Amino acid sequence: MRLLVVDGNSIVNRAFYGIRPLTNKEGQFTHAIYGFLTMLRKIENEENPDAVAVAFDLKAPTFRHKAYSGYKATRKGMPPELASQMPPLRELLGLLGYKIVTCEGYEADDILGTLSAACENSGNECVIATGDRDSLQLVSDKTHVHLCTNRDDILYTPEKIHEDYGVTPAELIEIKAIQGDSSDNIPGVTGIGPKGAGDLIQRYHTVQYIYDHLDELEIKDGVRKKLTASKENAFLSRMLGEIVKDAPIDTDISHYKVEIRDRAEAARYMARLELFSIIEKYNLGGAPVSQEVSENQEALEVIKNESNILSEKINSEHDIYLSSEFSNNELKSFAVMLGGRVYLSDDAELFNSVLADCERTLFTRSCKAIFAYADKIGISVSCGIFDVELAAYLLEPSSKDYTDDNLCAANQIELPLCDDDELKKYRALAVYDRLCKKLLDEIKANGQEKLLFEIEVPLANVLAKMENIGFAVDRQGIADYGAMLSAQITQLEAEIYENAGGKFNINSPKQLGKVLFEDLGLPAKKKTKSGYSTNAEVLESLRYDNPIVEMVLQYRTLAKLNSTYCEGLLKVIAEDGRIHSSFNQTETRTGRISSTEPNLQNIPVRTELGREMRKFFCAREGWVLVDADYSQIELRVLAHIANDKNMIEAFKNGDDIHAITASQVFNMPLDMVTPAMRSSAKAVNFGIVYGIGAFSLGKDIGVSTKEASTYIKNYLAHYSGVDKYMNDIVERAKLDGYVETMFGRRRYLPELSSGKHMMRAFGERVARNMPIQGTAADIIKIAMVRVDERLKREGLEARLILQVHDELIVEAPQHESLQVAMLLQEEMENAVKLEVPLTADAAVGRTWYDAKG
DNA sequence: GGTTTCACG
DNA sequence: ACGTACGTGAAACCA
Repeated sequence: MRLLVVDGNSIVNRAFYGIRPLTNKEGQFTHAIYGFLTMLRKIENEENPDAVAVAFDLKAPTFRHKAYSGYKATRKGMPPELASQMPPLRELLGLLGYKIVTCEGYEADDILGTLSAACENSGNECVIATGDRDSLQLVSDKTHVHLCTNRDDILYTPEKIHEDYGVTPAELIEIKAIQGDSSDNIPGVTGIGPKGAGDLIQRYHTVQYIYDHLDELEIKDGVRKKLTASKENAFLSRMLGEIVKDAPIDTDISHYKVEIRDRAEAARYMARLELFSIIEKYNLGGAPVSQEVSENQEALEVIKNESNILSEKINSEHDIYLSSEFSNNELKSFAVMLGGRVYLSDDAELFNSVLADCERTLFTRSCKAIFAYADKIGISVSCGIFDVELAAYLLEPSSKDYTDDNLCAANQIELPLCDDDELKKYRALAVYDRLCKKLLDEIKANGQEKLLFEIEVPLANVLAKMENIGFAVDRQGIADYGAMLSAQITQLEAEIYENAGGKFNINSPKQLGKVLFEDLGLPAKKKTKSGYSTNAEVLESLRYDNPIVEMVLQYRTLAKLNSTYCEGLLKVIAEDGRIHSSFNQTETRTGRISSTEPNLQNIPVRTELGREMRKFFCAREGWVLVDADYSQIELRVLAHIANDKNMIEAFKNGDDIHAITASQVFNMPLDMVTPAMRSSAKAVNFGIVYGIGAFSLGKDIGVSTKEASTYIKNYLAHYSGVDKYMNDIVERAKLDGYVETMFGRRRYLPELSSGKHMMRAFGERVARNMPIQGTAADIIKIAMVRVDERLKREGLEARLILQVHDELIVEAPQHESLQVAMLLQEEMENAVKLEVPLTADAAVGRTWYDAKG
């Protein structure tokens, strides 16, 4: 038998501090639970134990905490965010069949010691899983320690201990007796640290021997003095440091076999905590759950292919709940839930009539796909739509996915039983009435109805059409450009190899790091988790140290353009010669949309070489592109939200905001501001929007942190409304637990109650930034919906084809271009009324390159 | 699957 | 003492 003994407190601490805070809807923190179970599962897979014991300290463990530096170290209990996770964790471990071991008057360490000794005495094996090194003294041939670290786990055997410490496991107790351990209140010998202690024990093995032969030892007099002075403490420490092996606990290993008590209950409990990935890790998601829950659950009732019945019923008074599946804009099948019954069909005509004729609200999911289908076959959907995915996104934009199963689980709605894999995907439809009602109630409670029904749902329709239309590209142009890049890349490769003294993979940061910083001896500036950093910032600082650096920089630029843009884009050109990106509406935590397969929101523009790419994005024959972008939309939003008199005034006057900022930050008259000063001030403006830190600002504009902090101080002194906003919003976020945009889009910020300074600081920056970035996102979404409506209303053929956060691109017939440019600018500028004017600049051209101002 | 790098707003 | 600005997606390497 092989027993795994888990040091519960140690692992849970590691999980708590190592993972960013997570909460479920109810505000219950879950990251320590999540981390604990993930780590436990991983360890079980690696160690294959026959039984598992999880040891906990009986009292909440205490840890030393320097509340304020300079003040005395205070003992403080677990932070409440962790303490609140302990009862659910223990409950869950019980449900999963793990035995929890605690013992009055003994620490978790003592339980580890006792169980490992019990294993050895009964001829069994033991693995101790822990995050701290205290239990390494227990290692033997039969007992191994699986040490969990921030990086790879380490398995300690007696050999590994010898390799790392040069002593036997038992001698670790002796080292600790001399070295001491402040976190465990073990005094040790004053003045001797890890190095000295290790050295002494390697030579003399025990504390007893050292003191018995103190006068004969070949050691420095200073060391002898220190040993003499702390003799009592040394023996006391020797005693304190040895882990107890006779705690009064159950030592019959067979009693620790893991027997899961109630899979369904465990799954439900995890679902309530919203730990869905753990449900999968423990294989609780499948049929067994349904079977055991069956008492309260009804089986899914499906009525197949009865179009007549369905079309009759659909006009009755019931709400319509619809689930549909498409592939390449073709209908595969759909299901409608009416009065608790699910009707399954693939009758496209019936489906189309539902879309075209429905006069009530359609409750559904993924409405963008429905809009795309409707657009393709030329019907318009005019009924109201409630989309569970969009609703759930507005309620919790930080979630990873919004599958029906997850949404039902998170809202404590049980799914009906279903054995048929084909029908399973329609399982949730049977309970959609409850799910939709719950989500809609929350949307109403949050004041997000307008956001959902007047912005997101109509936007889904616009995005669907943008995806269908796509963006025309010059395939040959991209191919030729790629060939040109390839030729240059080949040449650069050869030169780099020559300078490096051999071939290597330039794309491998690891190999490149070795060549630059070891073979060529260039100074390494920064490290990453896995080695030297070789990013552009580092390389640029080494530019003049060795000609190879410049070549690598050039190589990187060209390789990126070639692989991501030339090769990447060629792969996704559709048969119609156009690129149909997907626009994801539920991805970002701020409310922006994202673009994938391909990402058309990061086509190069900042360098001339990269910008060339945009010459291959063009309008169809006889048409043109109309491009319009907002001018400094985020700063204008900031001026409005913060109600900053000076900034509002500047925008009202149409002043150059970066120049004005420069004159304030550098304390200069406006006409003395140089281009360099203006550029620095621009960085300050950006920094403010991002939540600013003096260090990063300084790095960005190449001044000292101190100087940067002066700039920020001057900035906030002049824009005092901004200063107040930045403080107030963080305070409010801490009270409310979330921040929101002008239009009620929310983002919850569990980070703000993290015990980790870094994490909290991040939460504060996000609290400052999200309302700004998110409001700007709301505004351009409103503009998109209006532009789309207006193009249609004015009977124009022109259509929106792309959005890049503050920029819209319309493809228009040549003769419509002027009208479209006017309309686009007008709708963008008037999307909302702010205390400052919004300005958008429009331009027309054959290609994206030409149409962008 | 995680890490690093780099493209965009 | 520690790491350092907000939000994304794709390609390549590597374990």
